[in-house]
Amino acid sequence: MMKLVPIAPLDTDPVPDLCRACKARNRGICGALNASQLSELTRRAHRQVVEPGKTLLDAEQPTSNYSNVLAGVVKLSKMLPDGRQQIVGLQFAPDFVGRPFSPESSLKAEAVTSTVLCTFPRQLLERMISESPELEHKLYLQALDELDDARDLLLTLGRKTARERVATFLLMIARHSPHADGNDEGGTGFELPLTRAEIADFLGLTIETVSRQLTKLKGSDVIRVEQNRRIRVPDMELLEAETGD
Amino acid sequence: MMKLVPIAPLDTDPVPDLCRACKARNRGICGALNASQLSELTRRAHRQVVEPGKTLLDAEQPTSNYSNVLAGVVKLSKMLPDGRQQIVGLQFAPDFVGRPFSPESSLKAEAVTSTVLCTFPRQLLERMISESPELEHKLYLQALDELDDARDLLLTLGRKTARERVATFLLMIARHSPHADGNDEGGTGFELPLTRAEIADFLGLTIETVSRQLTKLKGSDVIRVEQNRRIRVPDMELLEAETGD
DNA sequence: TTGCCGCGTTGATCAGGATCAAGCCCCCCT
DNA sequence: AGGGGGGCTTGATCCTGATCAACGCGGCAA
Repeated sequence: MMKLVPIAPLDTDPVPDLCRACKARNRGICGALNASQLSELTRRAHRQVVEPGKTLLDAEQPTSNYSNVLAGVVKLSKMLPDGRQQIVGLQFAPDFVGRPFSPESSLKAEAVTSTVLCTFPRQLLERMISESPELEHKLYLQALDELDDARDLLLTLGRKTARERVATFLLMIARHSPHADGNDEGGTGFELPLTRAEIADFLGLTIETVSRQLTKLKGSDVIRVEQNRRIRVPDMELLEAETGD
Repeated sequence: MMKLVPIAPLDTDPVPDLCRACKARNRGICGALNASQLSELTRRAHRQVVEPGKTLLDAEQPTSNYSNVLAGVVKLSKMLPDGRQQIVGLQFAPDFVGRPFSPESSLKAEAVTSTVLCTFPRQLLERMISESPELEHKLYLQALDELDDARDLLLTLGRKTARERVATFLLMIARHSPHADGNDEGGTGFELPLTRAEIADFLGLTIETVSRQLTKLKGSDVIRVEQNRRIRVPDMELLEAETGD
């Protein structure tokens, strides 16, 4: 079930406003907007809470909306005609999701977890970009970061073993985890936002291989699996040593 | 042996000037510069002809120069500590090579073929970016294109078979070939800019597998191997059908 | 001429991960 | 309580691509 609520104007919003938080922390696209742009965005954007599986962008049909991730995780994936699938990127708050200057994006964006989004019309964004070099600069920086991420993943898919891939993935999630608890009860704990099937699609493996490698990492005392989705890493350096880099 | 010659001022250059051609065709970074920026770039940039293997950017040492590819092919690669290597991108003319806003790039850029470059100081570029939104826009567009390329390659590495990978690669090269001759003597012919080892590093395969798959594609009459590096594709649609997408 | 080296091919064998198959656990629905 | 489905694990077997090894070819230097 998806909720669509206009984002309250900045000055009058009675509840903690994620978008304002974004602006204050200079994150997301809001961070790059001037007062009048921000007020226009605030009027025309919607705060959206979507459940896992909800599609934000689709390679097939043109989408007229872009989003900023305010909380949660979004996956970007590509599919072959015969159904084989590859996740080519994960977006965390406060990433921007969209492909400016191109009518259709060739990839699908889908909520992985329950996700809070700030959604706005594509054309509004593109107009704002043309008005605001600072906004474009911000988006450029994010694109460069995504490029770095994609290329790291290329190295992982092209040259790492299954065990190294899984370790690399766990490390990445650990580093993105907001509340990766410190060293209470030994080590760092975090929640996996993806199912095993999604991890497999991200790492270019099968679900069985992912499962087996997790079991083996557990056997080597690199990780503990507290629940299916809850992982604990007693010693982060041990995990890093498993990534191959 | 590398040659370093200042780029001649636009109006006085007696020989065909690749940089001017760039500007005229609105390609490369020159296409986005105003007259005074262009003249400064012309003064401070160097036209460089480098041989295969020459390193332009290195993950290890900080480089103070960026380049535009004017002719030839440049590979971007990442390496694991144990020596495993992955090519994460290929740059063709008139691509920009460099990673603005980040002191070191985590990847290595190396000439694949004999290559003509327009090379200029990193700091000059970054200053020009700050002065010229149009330049940044151009670079942003290239970054988005590179991101699309990287994600296509992710799908290839994560989910395609060896045969599909090789076919995908051949198709990509065919499409980038400037003088892919039409249908004289049947089909399209082109030159592979990469060695078998480089193709393997690009596709996440071994050299032997690449060789075998080429042999098999030849056996299926999808390609003809005229010399080691010279390929002919009798029917492009047959090749496309082999790529998996 | 000889020898060597870089590049590519081909063959034989190996092994890592895919595939096929079964079963567990948990939750939800009836 | 029963049934079903999604998510996950584990076992057995298969197969694609890696590895190991040998060889051909062409260029080049001694």
